[in-house]
Amino acid sequence: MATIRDVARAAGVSIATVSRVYADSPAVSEESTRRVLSAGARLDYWPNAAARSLTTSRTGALGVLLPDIHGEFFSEVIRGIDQAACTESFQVIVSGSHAHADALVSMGRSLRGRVDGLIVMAPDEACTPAIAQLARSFPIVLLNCSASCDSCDSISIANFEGAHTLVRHLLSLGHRRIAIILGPAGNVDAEDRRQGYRAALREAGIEPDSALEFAGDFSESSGYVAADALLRHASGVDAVFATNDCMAIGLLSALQDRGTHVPTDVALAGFDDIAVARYLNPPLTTVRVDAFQLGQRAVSLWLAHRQDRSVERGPVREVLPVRLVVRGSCGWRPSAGVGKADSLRERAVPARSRAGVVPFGAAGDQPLSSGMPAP
Amino acid sequence: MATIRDVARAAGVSIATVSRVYADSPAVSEESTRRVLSAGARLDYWPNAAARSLTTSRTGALGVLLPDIHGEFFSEVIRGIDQAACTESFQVIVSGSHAHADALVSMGRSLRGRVDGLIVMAPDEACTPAIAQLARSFPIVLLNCSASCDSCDSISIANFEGAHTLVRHLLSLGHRRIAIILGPAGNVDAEDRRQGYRAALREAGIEPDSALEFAGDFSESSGYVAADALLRHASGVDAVFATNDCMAIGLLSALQDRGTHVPTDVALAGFDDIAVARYLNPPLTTVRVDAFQLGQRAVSLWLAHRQDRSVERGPVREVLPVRLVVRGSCGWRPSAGVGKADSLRERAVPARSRAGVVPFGAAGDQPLSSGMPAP
DNA sequence: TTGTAAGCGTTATCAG
DNA sequence: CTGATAACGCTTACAA
Repeated sequence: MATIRDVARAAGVSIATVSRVYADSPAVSEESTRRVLSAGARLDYWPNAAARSLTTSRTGALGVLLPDIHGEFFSEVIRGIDQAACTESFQVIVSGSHAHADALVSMGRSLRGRVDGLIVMAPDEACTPAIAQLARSFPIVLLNCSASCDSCDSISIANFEGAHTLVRHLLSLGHRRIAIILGPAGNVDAEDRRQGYRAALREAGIEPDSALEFAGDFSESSGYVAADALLRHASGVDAVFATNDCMAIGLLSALQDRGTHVPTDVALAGFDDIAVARYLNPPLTTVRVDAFQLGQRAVSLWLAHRQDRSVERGPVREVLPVRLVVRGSCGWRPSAGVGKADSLRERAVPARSRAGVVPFGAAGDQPLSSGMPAP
Repeated sequence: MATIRDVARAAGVSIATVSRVYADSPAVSEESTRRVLSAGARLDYWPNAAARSLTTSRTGALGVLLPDIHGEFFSEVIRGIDQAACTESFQVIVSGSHAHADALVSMGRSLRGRVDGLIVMAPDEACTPAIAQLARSFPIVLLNCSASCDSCDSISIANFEGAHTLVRHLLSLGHRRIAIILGPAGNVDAEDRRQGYRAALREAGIEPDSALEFAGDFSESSGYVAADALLRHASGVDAVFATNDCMAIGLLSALQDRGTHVPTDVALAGFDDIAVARYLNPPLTTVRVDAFQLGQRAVSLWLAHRQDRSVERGPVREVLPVRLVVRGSCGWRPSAGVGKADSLRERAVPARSRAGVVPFGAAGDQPLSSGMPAP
């Protein structure tokens, strides 16, 4: 592999000049530039990133630490990060499977000298000290983390508001006994959604009944399992709020297996609006989280942070808004609806059947995949 | 940030000793090791990756170039890559959006000194020269690429076999006039699927009719649009093979909007078995591609390649097998089935309703998300 | 077992 | 505008 010296020799200039040319430094004569570029192209030369970052102490890369890169949600987050990083000419180094605090720290270590900063997602509260440790070595943006570290910017989802809005919607449809399937213990998203649920009930004059709060862990199977407990307890439950869509899907399967009809016998709602949600039968009413944007914003936050690193300022905490998506699983029908600013209703007859071309005319719906999809 | 010199000073040893300790070099006394480690921990030291890779000319990182990281398929590929790389202590640098040959080359350039090799996915034939160029700088594994470069190992999907098996299945159900929705022009996956389709027809004594081959580009909307052409041409089409699931979904929507019932009026099948497929109504018969494993195998191939770099050998070409997944969209019913070794049938009454706990007892079905799913 | 010193491929400083 | 040359932080012969 050709080095800067080879090019310098071939072009008949010094290595400094070659360096200047490849750094777009202004003070190089046209003649030199031409000769360097020509020699560089001939030798297939390009500056070595490691050497460059050793002297500049900038890497042009951004590390991303995730607990697990399973499922659509994470894939969208990564896509958002990559897209935003790419437009700023940053490379992205991803790493999944960092549920443990130890893994988090050792991963961060091995990234030293390799990235200019980190975007960390660690929904488990146990990771807080690990993150604090990492924050001493890198500028960090926390993505939807329970850990709130003093020096870190963070971005999170409007979990409370989303759950609150969703439950109010259920109430507006006349549901009274509303159960909830909880997320994993210690998960801050899950907890915030629970709080939103409780708050909405209280505002409606209903005291939250802990007997209506069922265990879950965000997995599809936990939703399936919850059905038994739910039906055992069935004394008049008229709606269920599963704190994420995966559990809603599991629950839906279980209910159908047991001959319980949704939404006639019981209404069902989820959270996240993953791609499958609108294909379920009935289509799932849920809360849309724009995971792509979440990733994008995390990068923006990080870039902003490093811009005014000098300026002394408190940590920025951004909250990504969410949106209620009303579909059929809660019994809502066009004629029966109650006006609601922040809700998005998909028409019973989707716009596509009229437009004839646009498959996802129903406002807010996105195709499963755009651009070049899976082969 | 502490350097090796700081640690050496604090531990009262030379930098060489510190280096040896952090490289797990054997010839260091216990006493020195202890002091170095203690000083290192106190100073929060860890070797700088850039400096290290500059001297060793190894980076411990693997670059991944994808055309677009949209959709479940790619997310699973990345997950497979990350998982496999992680167990071998390799970092993964991903980069999406490289449809153009130019972007591919410039991306590869900027990765120089940053990665030890590349996994490249570029389904467009126009990228072949760009890949050849990259291959001069890096050991490369081609992922499902049209470009077959002499010096590159590659892994791809059994597109031909999958399509062939699927169409045979359709034939076995009595379908005769079988249409196909094609993928993007120049996409090798799409083309291979078409060939598999044609071959199966010919073997059944049916001459492929190009009037039954409809344009598409793997996007959901192209599937939707194809419905019109299809119905216009409807002279007895009894089955449609959409060359990927996204198009099948679009097509299904369109057919339902037009009052055409699947599978009664027309059978429908897809390719990929993305997560949504089994939630459609009717559940989609399709061909399962294990994207996770595809990613894993790509890494294995790459690791093997770099192991015996010295050994002279031709390029390894691996093909990932696929599997027919029979659901309801083609009119198959348990009683009517014809025995078939490589087909996987999901029971009309899923196993879960019997097991009572396992949500996806139906063999081969996977949950949407395991582990820690989307919040 | 340990230390010294020569790189690794760049960039940055400072004269010319 | 250009060219020496000293870092950057680490590994690795080679010596001791």
